[in-house]
Amino acid sequence: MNIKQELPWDNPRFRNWVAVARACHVLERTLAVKLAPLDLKPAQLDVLMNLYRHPGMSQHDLARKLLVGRSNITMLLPQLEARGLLRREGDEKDKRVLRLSLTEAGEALLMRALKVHMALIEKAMSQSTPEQCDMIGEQMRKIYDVLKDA
Amino acid sequence: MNIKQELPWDNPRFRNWVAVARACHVLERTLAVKLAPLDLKPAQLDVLMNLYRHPGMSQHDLARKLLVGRSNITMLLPQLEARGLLRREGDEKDKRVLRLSLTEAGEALLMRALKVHMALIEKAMSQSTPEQCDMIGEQMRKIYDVLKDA
DNA sequence: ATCCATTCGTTCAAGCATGAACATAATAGT
DNA sequence: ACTATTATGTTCATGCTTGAACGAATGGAT
Repeated sequence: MNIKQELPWDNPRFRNWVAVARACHVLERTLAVKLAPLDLKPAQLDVLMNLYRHPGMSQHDLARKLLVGRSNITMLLPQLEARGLLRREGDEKDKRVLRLSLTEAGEALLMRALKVHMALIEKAMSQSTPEQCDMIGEQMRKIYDVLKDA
Repeated sequence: MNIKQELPWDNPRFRNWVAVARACHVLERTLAVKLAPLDLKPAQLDVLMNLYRHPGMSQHDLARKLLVGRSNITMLLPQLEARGLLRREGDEKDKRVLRLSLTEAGEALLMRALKVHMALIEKAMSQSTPEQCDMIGEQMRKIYDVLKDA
């Protein structure tokens, strides 16, 4: 009847999730350091990546992709726009939405940043076999699906 | 020789890591929502958990455990101390360090918060078999070890 | 004993992210 | 056509986190 027997640290799921969170945390922080020479934050890199893959998306779409609030996007974009990395153009049909796309400079910087990002992820995941890596991704996508509207 | 063949989204390691980051992000945000009724943030829960497991630890030790700066701890603790959740007592031998420990109220609140945290993790990880779960934890610990001093 | 370097905790300014409140534009119901 | 509802983006106040600079305490070297 000891309460300690039910404490989380004895639960494999808990301990293993803590490991996931710590790995995420340290990789995010390392990425921030490695990205500093490009004067780019991880959140800004996420923006560039999404605009590259989905040109013409709206700020609302971008916010949902990044799992952040719309106001966050509003605060984030002007810096990148002022640096000439992206364009914001009003939609003709729906005058509320702004269509986002990368400039040449934006794509160029993205490619340099992706090299950094890829190298870091390669270093981190090189410990795992391809099968393990795929399994991890698969499980994580399940977790996202379970939680995304909870 | 198409540059796109080297783009990250074609790389399994990259795509799978993105899934990890997204799962982490959404779980962290969900935890914040579920913890709101207890007037507790995820970062504060991390503090209580570590003090429960390592009573008497210093602020510096706590900062390293949580992977945050020392100043963050300084900003975080007074709120919890004012709520009577923890104690800060000066060390006799080394007058620089403050020894941290939970109060009764702190432990009580921690137990309630842990129920919430555990339920969320159970929900998230219930999709995985115990073997998969352990493998994930194992790989994540490797990632942490690789990156922790990089 | 006296420096010198190191460690621990604090303070402060800056940058980010958030959510509520708002303005404008589009849409649906009548 | 008219109103009510919804959607997009912005503004603003708040809180969190960080890093640099600081003061106090410790330990080591000479």
